[in-house]
Parts: sequence; structure tokens; C-alpha cells
Amino acid sequence: MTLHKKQEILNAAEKLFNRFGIKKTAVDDIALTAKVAKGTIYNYFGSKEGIIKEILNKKISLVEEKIENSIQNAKDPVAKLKLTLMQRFQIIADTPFLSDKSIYFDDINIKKVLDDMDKFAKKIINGVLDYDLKGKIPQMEKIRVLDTILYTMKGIEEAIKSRMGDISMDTIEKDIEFLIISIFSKYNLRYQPSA
Amino acid sequence: MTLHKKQEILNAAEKLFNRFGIKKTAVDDIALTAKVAKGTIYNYFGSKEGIIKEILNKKISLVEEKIENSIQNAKDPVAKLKLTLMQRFQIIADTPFLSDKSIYFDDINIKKVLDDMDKFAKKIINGVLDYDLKGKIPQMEKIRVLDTILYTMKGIEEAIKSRMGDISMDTIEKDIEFLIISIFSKYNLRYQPSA
Amino acid sequence: MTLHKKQEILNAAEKLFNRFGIKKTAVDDIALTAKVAKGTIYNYFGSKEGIIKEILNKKISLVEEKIENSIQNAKDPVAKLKLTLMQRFQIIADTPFLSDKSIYFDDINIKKVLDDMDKFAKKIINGVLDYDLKGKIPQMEKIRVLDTILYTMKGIEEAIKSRMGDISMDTIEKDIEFLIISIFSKYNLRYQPSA
Amino acid sequence: MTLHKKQEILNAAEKLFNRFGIKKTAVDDIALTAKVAKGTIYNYFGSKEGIIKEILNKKISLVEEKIENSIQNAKDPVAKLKLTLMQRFQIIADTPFLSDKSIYFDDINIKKVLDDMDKFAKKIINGVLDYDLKGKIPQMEKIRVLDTILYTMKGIEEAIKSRMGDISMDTIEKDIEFLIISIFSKYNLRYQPSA
DNA sequence: GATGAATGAGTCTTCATTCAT
DNA sequence: TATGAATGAAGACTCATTCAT
Repeated sequence: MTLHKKQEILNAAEKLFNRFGIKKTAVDDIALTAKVAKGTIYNYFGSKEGIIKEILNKKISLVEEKIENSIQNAKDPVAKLKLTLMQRFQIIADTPFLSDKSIYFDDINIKKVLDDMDKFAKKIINGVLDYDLKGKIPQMEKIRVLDTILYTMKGIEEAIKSRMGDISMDTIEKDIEFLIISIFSKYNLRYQPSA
Repeated sequence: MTLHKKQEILNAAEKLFNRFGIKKTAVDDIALTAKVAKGTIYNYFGSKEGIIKEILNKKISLVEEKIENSIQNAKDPVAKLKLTLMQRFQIIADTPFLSDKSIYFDDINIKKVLDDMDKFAKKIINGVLDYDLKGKIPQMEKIRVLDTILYTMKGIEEAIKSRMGDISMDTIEKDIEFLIISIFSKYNLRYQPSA
Repeated sequence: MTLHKKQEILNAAEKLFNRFGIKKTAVDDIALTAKVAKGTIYNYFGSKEGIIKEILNKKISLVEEKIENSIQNAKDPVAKLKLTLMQRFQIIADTPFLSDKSIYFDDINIKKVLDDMDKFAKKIINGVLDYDLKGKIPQMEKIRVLDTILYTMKGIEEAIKSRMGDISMDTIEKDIEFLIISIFSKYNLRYQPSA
Repeated sequence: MTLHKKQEILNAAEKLFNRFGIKKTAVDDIALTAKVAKGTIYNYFGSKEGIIKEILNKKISLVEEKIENSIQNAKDPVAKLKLTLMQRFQIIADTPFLSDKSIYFDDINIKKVLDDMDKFAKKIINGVLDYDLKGKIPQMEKIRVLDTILYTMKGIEEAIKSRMGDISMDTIEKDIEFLIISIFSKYNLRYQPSA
């Protein structure tokens, strides 16, 4: 019963944050949507920021978990990279309010949380480049390859966020495949499309 | 004298938006910084949103103008693309508040204004691909090339905005050069680095 | 076991009221400190005010009892007066929250409770003046003597409350001795310091 | 016009503070009573505490000014002391909310302000004892005399505050006269009642 | 045009009290 | 009896906007 209410609140909050942005979503609105008294929200989360933090933390755990699973099931480096990015994209597509930086201005911790998500992606991609492609990319250029992939990833995420729903995951998948193949072709790395 | 005041207001607003974000900048602060009465601001701009719109429109004109100039002075396609993107990056670096969509999330007009900036970049890049590289990239893949460049552009812009000042324009230039060469190499397009 | 819980609650409440004041002490805090559920508090006392009332009533009984004991053991009028006042001072010093009338300002019952304490002191002192000093103070001035002692008593109590702990009971004892002697000297009443 | 509104607010606030206490007086109530928008109050005073501070400061200036004037017009030491105290009593009688310490808990400055009022009284009374009664009271006992007067003063003030209006200034005047004469009589100081 | 005092709807947060288990 | 999750009225404060001068 308890978990139920807490979850209702989180669901309502996420839905409203996504639709109207964090600032425009009043705690009253969340209470109304979750069919819960305002006080209950404060019992569970202490503050509006508390709600945001909890949602963010759950998102992060979710991405990390999904990405780690993907990696293990993927056969080749290209598939690994593609899946890593696609998992992030899916989360981003489901959570437009992640672009709503308005609140985080004061609270470094929350900004850090988002940075952590990026660091995690960087670590994974770096791992692929280091481990799966050991020696195939000149050391000097590795960092450039990494940056380019990360930039494109962020760019796609921006597009997802701003065009909310207008971009199909299919197109995105083709796009990142194209990017990776382009880069790899520079180093004569062959690529077998994964199922 | 009148134009002078209007400009003072715009300058103050942009400065404060960049430093503190749109939401945290009160109209009072703008009035104070511009050494103007609050009423005067409303005489000129009608609303806080009016100020933002005007600043954005000026930015757009500025980017478009700069990009069009760049294009004319550039010799080869790579240089054209590079300059196009670098002009945007410079604007973005100078105007961090452009990332501050938070408050006006639901205001289509302002969102549109930002989209316009993107459409213009798209048009320019598309022009380069169509005109300068006519036939060298398979028609089917052209859209993919375009998307990839645009995504990376947005990703770099995100990085510029969030790491405010920690990324040198030099590094960025190298990164986009790398991206373009990677893609072009797929089509056996040679590249002579421009001065 | 039941009485035990009730007492725990009273102890916790008094401790917290004294340390943080009535307003700043939430019923939650009392429950936490007493290791009891909030509901239990309401079962016993009905309201926050109920707790306060009960504590106050106990205090009053305590002062009255102590004062009555003092009186019986004291030899001379001066000692009686001194002990009467000192007993009150001790209670006041131990119960700083008694000064915290702020919230219940309009609740006559609680105000009355405090007034009762004063009336009791008045009765005792009056008794001393009437009985022990029968005839030695002109009837017309008796009320003035009484008031003066009461006022000084209240003033010392204020000092105790506001300087919490900075005034030694020793100094206070000397002060009231001085006052009583001053007044008595006006009527040529001799005084032998009691042990 | 401006001063008018500010003064309305101060008047409304003081009236409500006195009648209902600081805590129970909502800023909305002040706005309503002053026939002013809530925002106006915040324009002038910044916070609820700001209102309190301003009222207190005005009271203090008022007491100090009145006391200093009294002193100059008084002939003998007894009159000086009496007038000093009576001025305070008048202010206290007019400003019952001065006893409402609920707010000051956090903010040392406001508590200090009240202490300052006491220090001022102490300074004045001390001055009378030192200057007007030079040598007539044994140095060792001077501090006791001072304390006793101050305690009685505080006690009377308490009585004024808690019995709001039930005590006539006439009675009080007689009481302090009695106290001072009692103490002085101990030192064989003669007293001529002042007009 | 310019001014800035005045406005009040909108926010977040607190906490005494209730009540189903 | 005991519990503590749930409640919602009440309160302080912000700030974009208006308008009389």
C-alpha cells in the first residue's frame, strides 16, 4: 500500500515534468494527479527537489543496468556501441524532462547525476574501443573517435528531446550505424550487420 | 536616445540571462542593470518573453549573416562545412542562455525560433552536399550524411553549453574535421586541409 | 506499562519544549523522543495543547507543594518569604519553556494556569505579611509591600528566563534578601539571617 | 503618498501583533488591515521579520528619546528614576507584543534589540546612582540597589504585559515610589515628593 | 516616453490532527 | 491500545505585469 502511493507520486511527477517541465509543474499538480494529499508527497520526498532526485536516480540505475545487459549480449563492437547508445536514446525519449536544467542550477549534485550518466557511457564506449578494437585504431586518434561518438550521441539526444517523438528509433539506429561504419571504414575495419 | 535605452535593455538582459539563466533573472534585475525603469522595459518589449524573443531573433540574424559570409569565402566543401559549424559554435559559446529552454518550454514561438536556426544550418549543409559534392555521395545516403553532421553539431553545442568554456575552439575544430574526413573517406573524397 | 508511556511522553515534551520552545517542537519530535507513535500521544492528550496543559498543571502542583513545605520549616517571616520565592525561582530555572507564551496567547485556560501560580505566591506572601507581621506594617501600605515583592519576584524570574543559567541562585538569594530587608527596615523590623 | 502606505502597514502590523501575537498574525492579515497588497509589504520590508525589526527600532528610539527628555526635566534623583521607569512602562503598556518572543529565537539581532533597551535603562539608573547619589550608597551595595530596581522594573513590565490594561499607571507610579523610598530609607536619604 | 509603486496569483513548505489497521 | 500513513489548511515569499503620475 505504501509503495503504491509512493509510486503513484513518482509516476504523476514524471508525467507532468515531461509534459510541462519541472518549473511549471507545481507540487499541487502532482498531488492532484497522483490523487494524494500534498502532505503525503512531503512525507515521502521532503521537497520538490527530492522527487526529482529520486526519479533521476532511478533513471540512471535503469540506463546503467540496461546498457550493461546489452553489452553482454552483443557479438561485435559495432553492435555493442549501437546498443549502448540505443539504450540511452530510449530512456531520453521516454524522459523528456531530463533536458529541463532549470532546477539544477543551485544544486550541483543533480547536475553531477546527469554528468555521471555521460561518464558511464564514455566508460563503456572507451572499453569497446580499448578491448574489442585493441590496436586497430591509432592511439592518437582514439580520443577523437571517442569524442565524435559521444558528440553525436548527445546531438541525437538533443534532437530526440526537442522534437519529442517526431524521430523514429529506427531512423536513429540507422544513423548511428552509419556513423560507426564511417569511422571504422577509415581504419579498414569490417563490419557484419548484427541481427 | 530612445534606441540607446532599448539597446541597454537588450544588453543587460543578455548578460544576465547568460550569467544566471532566464528564470533567475527578474525583470527588476534587468531594469537595474540597464539603469532604466521597469516600466520602460514593458514599453519596449511588452513582456519578459518579448525581450527573449528579440534577443533570439537578433542572434539568428547574426548567425545567418556570418554563415553566409563564411560560405562565400571558403574554397572547398570541407572548409565550407567547417566554417558553417564553427560560426554556430562561436555563437553558442557566447550565448549560454540559449540552452535555457526551461521556462518557455510550451511556447511554440520561441521553440520555433531555435528550430529555425537549425533549419538554416541544415539548408546550408544540404547545399554543400548537393552543390559542391554533386553526385559524389549516393543520393540514398545523403540524408544520413546530413543527419550525422547535424547531430554531431548539436552534440558539440551541448558540450559547449554544459562545460562552458572548458572546451577550446581548437579542439572542436579538430573534432569536426575528423568527422567530415571520416565520412568523406567512405566515399573516397580527398581532402586538402585549408589554411 | 500504560502509565510508563504517558510519562515518557511528558518527559520528552518537557525536555523539547525547554530546549527548542513550544512552537518549534513538533508533535512528531515528541513522539520520536518518547519512542512512541504519534497516535499514542493523541490518545493520551487529545492535542498538543493537552500536553502543555498537563505539564503546566504538574508544575503548579509541584511549586505549591514545595512552597507549602518550605513555609512550615521556616522560622521567621524573612525566611518564609525567601524560601517561597526561591522555590519558584528554582522551578522557573528548571523550566524555561514557561516563558513561551507566544502560541497560546489567546487561550485563556493556559494563561489562567500561569496566573494561578502567581495567585498562589500572592496568597502565601500575603499570609506571611498578615500572620507573621501582624500589625507591624500599616494596613494601608501592606498592599504596596506585597506588590513590590511580587513585582521583584516576577522581574527576577524574567531575568532567569532570559539569561538562562547566567544568574546564580546565590546572587538571587542575596538580591531578594536585600529587597526584603530594605522594605522591613522602613518599618524598623529587625532581621536575623537564617542559616 | 509613499510614507503613507508604509505607515499604514506599520500601524496595521503593530495593532495586529499586539492583539493576536506575532505568530498568529499572518502577513495576509496585515495586508488586509492596511488595505494594501501583500507584495507592497514585501517591497517595503522584505520579510515579516523586517516589519518587526522596524517597529522595534522605532520603539527603542522612542523610549530612549523620552527617557532622556525626562531626565533633564527632573529635579531630584527619585524623580529621575521614577520618570525613567514610567516612560518604559508607558511604552510597554502600549506595545504588548514586545513580550512575544516566539520569533526572536533564531535571530539574535532582535533579541539584542530588546537587550539594548534594558542596557539603556541600566545605564540611566546607574548614572543616577553614581552622579546624583554620589557616595550616599556604599559602593558594595550599589550593584544590589541597581539590580533590585531593575528586577522590579522588569516585574512590573511583566505584570503590565500579562494583565494588559488592568493595572493603572497611577498604581504603578505609587509602587515604584514606594520601592525607591524603601531602598533610600535604608541609607537615610530623604525624599521630597516631586509634583 | 519614462517612472517605479502597487498588485496578487502562484509557489513551496510545515505540522497538528485524523483514522484505518 | 498502539500505530504511523495520510491529510490539507495555513503561511511566508516571489515576481511578471499594470498604471497613475
